[in-house]
Amino acid sequence: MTSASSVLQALETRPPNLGETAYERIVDMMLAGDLPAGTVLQERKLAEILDISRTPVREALMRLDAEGLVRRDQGRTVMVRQIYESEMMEILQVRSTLEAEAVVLAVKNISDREIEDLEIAVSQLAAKDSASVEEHGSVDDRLHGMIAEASGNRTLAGIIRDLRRKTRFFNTERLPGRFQPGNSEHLAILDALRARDADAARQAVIDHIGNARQGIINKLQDYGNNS
Amino acid sequence: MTSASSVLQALETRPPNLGETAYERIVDMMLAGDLPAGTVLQERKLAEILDISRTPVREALMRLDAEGLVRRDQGRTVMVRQIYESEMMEILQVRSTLEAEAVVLAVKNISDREIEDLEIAVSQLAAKDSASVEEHGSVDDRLHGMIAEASGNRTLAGIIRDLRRKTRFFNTERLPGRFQPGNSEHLAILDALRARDADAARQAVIDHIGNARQGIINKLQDYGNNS
DNA sequence: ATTTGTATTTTGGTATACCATCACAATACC
DNA sequence: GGTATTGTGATGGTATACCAAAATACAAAT
Repeated sequence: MTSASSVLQALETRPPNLGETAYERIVDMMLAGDLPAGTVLQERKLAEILDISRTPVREALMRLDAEGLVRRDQGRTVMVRQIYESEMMEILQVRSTLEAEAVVLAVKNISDREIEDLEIAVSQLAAKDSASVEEHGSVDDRLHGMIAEASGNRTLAGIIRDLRRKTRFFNTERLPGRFQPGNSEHLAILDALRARDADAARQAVIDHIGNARQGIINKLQDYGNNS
Repeated sequence: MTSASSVLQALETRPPNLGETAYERIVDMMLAGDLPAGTVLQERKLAEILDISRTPVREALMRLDAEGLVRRDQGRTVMVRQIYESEMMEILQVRSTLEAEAVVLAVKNISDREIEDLEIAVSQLAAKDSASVEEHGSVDDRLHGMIAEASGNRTLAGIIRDLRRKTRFFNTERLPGRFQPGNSEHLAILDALRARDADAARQAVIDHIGNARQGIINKLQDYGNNS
């Protein structure tokens, strides 16, 4: 309950400092497709672009480095990392393990109210003809985040959150044809939670992430085909 | 193979900078028992103690914060975190899940040579009447680290490494009576690996971590008893 | 004696100056 | 013409100066 809100509150009520905002702006630029993988990030240039001094820029770059979104080459130059599909597969494998564990724990903790809210959100999304990437991502975030937190294990929830964040950088160009199946898979997870069926919930999560994994493999195979 | 050495090499060949050394020295102070939980870490004072400027100290504190070893209170003061036993239980739960996964993968990858080396190290340790905390910790590190890396999943290995690091801060005062059982549990894991028996290896890891967990619970119950 | 208002100190956040190192280019030498 | 060498500019690492907010101390007033 308070575990989730307290973390968010702490981040939001804290007066925003330039290091934090610099970090967010750089992440936004990465997600927007500016700063493609391989781009060298120079402290002075970034500072000028963001119209701040080097100090908070350095802070942001160190955070990005710690999170693995950026890489220090030869100890000096910082460049935007390529998230290879092999790493994506690694992450999904770990996520599958951890989120399966989380949902089993969540079965005992999550409230009917939370399940209901999520079902409404997913259904509304599914009813739409076309869902924007943001809408879909937002619902996806809520569902996976809620389950992770409902596990009651903050450490677990934190790791899952970090991994999901990293995942997002790979999905800039979204996977075609994954919207509707994604929705039905989400509903399957929610159904299992509502029924308080731990085994079914675990399997639904594993299937869901496995399908996402397969979607990526398919996309990569179709590379030279269309588009 | 190279996955482990390359990471270490990158860290070691890189000319050491003050931020890195400051971080290490602060960690050492925490492990040594100076800087007990609750200690407020002030940038200027730490800078004076370490005889460097505030800049690298800030860098170190930010890293410690990101790793959860230190906590920013009210957004300003930084203090050494208390690792509560509840958090320790959380970490062990996640470690059990992840290391079980890792060892199953390791069964297919780890070399006989690696298994043999570890068995020798564990046996030598077991043969000693009294093993120092450092010796035991070193062998423990090697075993768990080797298995994590032999999983072939770097992301997985990295998360396990971070969690184990965090664990260490709780163990400053070691658990009595956990040395010999720890050794035999280690040998059980190695036996299963040698036999390439994934199920047995998984169970041995789960038992091992479960026993560590039980050891902590026992220790906490015995609190007012002896000592 | 308690409260309240103000001055002073302390602290983290930010900007900037300085330095050693490195990449690269211009130049000198063979 | 090609290679070695030296010079120059750019970059990250570090130190430090400065500021605003917060804490603390202190004094005056009730």
